Amino acid sequence: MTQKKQKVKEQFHLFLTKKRLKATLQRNLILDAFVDLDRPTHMDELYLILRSKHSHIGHATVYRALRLFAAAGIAREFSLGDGLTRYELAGHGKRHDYLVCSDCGTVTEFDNSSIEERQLAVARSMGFTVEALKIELRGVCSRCLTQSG
Amino acid sequence: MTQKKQKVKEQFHLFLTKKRLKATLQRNLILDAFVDLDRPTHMDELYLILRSKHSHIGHATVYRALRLFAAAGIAREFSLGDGLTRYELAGHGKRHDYLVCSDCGTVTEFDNSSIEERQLAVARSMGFTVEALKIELRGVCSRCLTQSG
DNA sequence: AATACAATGACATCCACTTTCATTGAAGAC
DNA sequence: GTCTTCAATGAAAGTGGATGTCATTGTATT
Ligand SMILES: [Mn+2]
Ligand SMILES: [Mn+2]
Ligand SMILES: [Zn+2]
Ligand SMILES: [Zn+2]
Repeated sequence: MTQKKQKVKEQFHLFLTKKRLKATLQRNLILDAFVDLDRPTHMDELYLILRSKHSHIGHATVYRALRLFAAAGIAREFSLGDGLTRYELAGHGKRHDYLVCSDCGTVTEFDNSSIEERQLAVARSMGFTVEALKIELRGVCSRCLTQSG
Repeated sequence: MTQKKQKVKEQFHLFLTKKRLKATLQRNLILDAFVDLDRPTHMDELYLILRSKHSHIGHATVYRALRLFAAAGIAREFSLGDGLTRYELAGHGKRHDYLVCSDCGTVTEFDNSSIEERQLAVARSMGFTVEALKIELRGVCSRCLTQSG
């Protein structure tokens, strides 16, 4: 277990204790999956990961857990153009830039406090083909670019 | 009728003719309301405006009309954090910055091709209290700021 | 006019998400 | 360890924005 994971789990249990909420098996499993994935995600992705190992977990429980993580300050809730509610590990400031692959849909974080031109340069250096300038930078990620040609 | 409105209506009718689609009373009413409002909006807002004058319009028709405007290149579809699909008049480039008032929900356009610091300065000069830096700048608009204190 | 077929609108359905509620189970009291 | 309490779970129902269905209406062409 990484240092970061340990810290997050401690923070969560402190929150639960303070609020007189309960540390259930499901909440621990969901938090583990969320921290282990280590990139912005959403309910359905986590649900599939969890179901593959623990087939008894309900989808409502995953939704509720993610909201709880946000309430605990462990996760940050955000949203892109699609209908999905997304979550990422919290605690990295006010800037939230995402590279959204229009091919595979993968969301990559891209925090950079310098100016626009610099943001574009970094995006390109990550193999991202920028199509439009928005908080969500949409394009094709390096993996998809390699696979298709 | 403004120059801009005239042009938009011509563009729409050209599109309809090309595609062998029909210029209906409803489509004209919806386009008028959309252009007259002159700021980013969504189906429900337009529906209320339209129903107040023309009580026989169906909500599905408004949804379909807005999608059609986007297909015609007249409108641009986008989305903010809430569940609503928004539309704005198209034709002002790739940059799309919005000031979203966290109090009244009004969306204001804020297109600026210079760097971040400059964006923040412009936002402030418009009376907007910036809370976080994202494509959607959330804060309080000048109107709400005046009303509350 | 008459015809062809796109558009409308009431209604049903979809999908992400939330709520409900009977049952389960975590944690403090003893 | 057992008891007691009440939060948590999960299956199922509900919600809300958006879209599909289809009988009827309306537009544009002949
Ligand atoms: Mn972020
Ligand atoms: Mn714009
Ligand atoms: Zn990709
Ligand atoms: Zn406001």
